[in-house]
Amino acid sequence: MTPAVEIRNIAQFEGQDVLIQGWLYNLRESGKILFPLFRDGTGILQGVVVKSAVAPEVFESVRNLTQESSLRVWGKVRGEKRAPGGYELDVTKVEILQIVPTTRPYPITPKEHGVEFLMDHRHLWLRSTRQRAILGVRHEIIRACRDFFDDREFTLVDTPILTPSACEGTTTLFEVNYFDEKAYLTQSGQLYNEAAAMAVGKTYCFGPTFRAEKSKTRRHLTEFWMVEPEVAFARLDDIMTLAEELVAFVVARVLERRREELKTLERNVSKLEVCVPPFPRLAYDDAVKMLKEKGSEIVWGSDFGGTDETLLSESFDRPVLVHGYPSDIKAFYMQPDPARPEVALSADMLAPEGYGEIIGGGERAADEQLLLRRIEEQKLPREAFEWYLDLRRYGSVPHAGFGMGIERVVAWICGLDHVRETIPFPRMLYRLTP
RNA sequence: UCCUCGGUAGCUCAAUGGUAGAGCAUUCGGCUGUUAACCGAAGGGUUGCAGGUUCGAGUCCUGCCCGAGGAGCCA
Repeated sequence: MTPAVEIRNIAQFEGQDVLIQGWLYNLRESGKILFPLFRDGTGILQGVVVKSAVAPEVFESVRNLTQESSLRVWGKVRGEKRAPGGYELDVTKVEILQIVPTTRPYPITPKEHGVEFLMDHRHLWLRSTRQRAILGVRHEIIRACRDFFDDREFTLVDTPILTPSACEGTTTLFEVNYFDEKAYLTQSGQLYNEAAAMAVGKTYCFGPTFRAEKSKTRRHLTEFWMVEPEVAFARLDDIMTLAEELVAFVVARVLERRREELKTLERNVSKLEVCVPPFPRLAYDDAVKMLKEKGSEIVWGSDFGGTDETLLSESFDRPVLVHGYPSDIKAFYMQPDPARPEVALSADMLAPEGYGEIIGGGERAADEQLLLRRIEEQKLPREAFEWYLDLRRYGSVPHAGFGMGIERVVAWICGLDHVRETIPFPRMLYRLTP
């Protein structure tokens, strides 16, 4: 029985008869010789069919194949310098599973296409070499995050997606009808993470989050994934170090295991190779000074705009940690600096090359009275936070954590100019399908 | 919500207010080493929608719809 093999392992089968199961990627024809390109999800392999060397029906069935028709193909593997990939399949037999009709040919040709067309055909676009490479890197990044926390004895505690209220009242939430009651899709696992940290010490959650903001930029999705660690007894410095080690670990893992994919994406890996700790740390105060020197119109007390983030990150060759943001622009649960209450013990990490904020976090307010005051100031519904306040009533301890946006990390590591390619099926302001 | 740009063949794009075109894709033909193969031929159009100006509108004007980039907001 001929073994079914994956194209990525084809080199191991040189000289042997194998079975490939996949799709037709492309077909070149030159009279009495055919060069079908097969893809199986793991790679692309060129086949050769010479008319005089095979049965007429084999030649005819390959000749009539259309792009993305599904098939099984048998043949002998041969090293061949002229073939892309260095190996070639001398086809002896094909079994067509489904032929794509010429009346409705596969829409995505090996030529260029516009963004809208590709997004409308995202379910098919995923088959392309470039998209497969991105999916591979995304998978590696997610696995690296899990390995990082699992290896450090963090306990994964899943947080709910349906929530009764806002984590931070200010942002727009997607509302859903929950048995005639209002519920919202989560925008962060943060508050529940704090409860989990009090139970297990070190925890993380990893799931989708939703923001109903009408943001329409290359950095925004309405549905995206975050990994969020939370550590009891940790202070701001601890969490900054944790963030730094996480990012360095993830980058190193991708460089180690996904070189091929980065090459496909034409990523300049030298920009990633320098991302080793320590990362520069910059107080918000100094960041504002620096931005003013560079011509920004930022004033102390306001948040960075997209341009400011780019300006800042361009000054460093690796991710930079900005800490000590004004309390007023941070969420109600942020711990104020005891020495300077107008500043919060918060930290964001900005990715290099203008990819913007990839991490946001800090130390959480541990005092019940302080939280109550801030909930009132921000006009949040106190009832919804009673359970959260319980965490300060029953053995409150200092603790800190952060959230890392997976898609922005994928965009940065892959060197993409838009987050829409970092997630299999992006959800954006004007995009809910496919 | 605002600003800018765009919408012409299945796709990517051309077309001074004067006969709607090219490349790719599809079909047919040719080619025994192709590399987004190449060569030849054919089919393929309510120029986003609705009005208006004009002898004549893809082109100018008004409104609307859809999309892209950005701002605001945010991660």
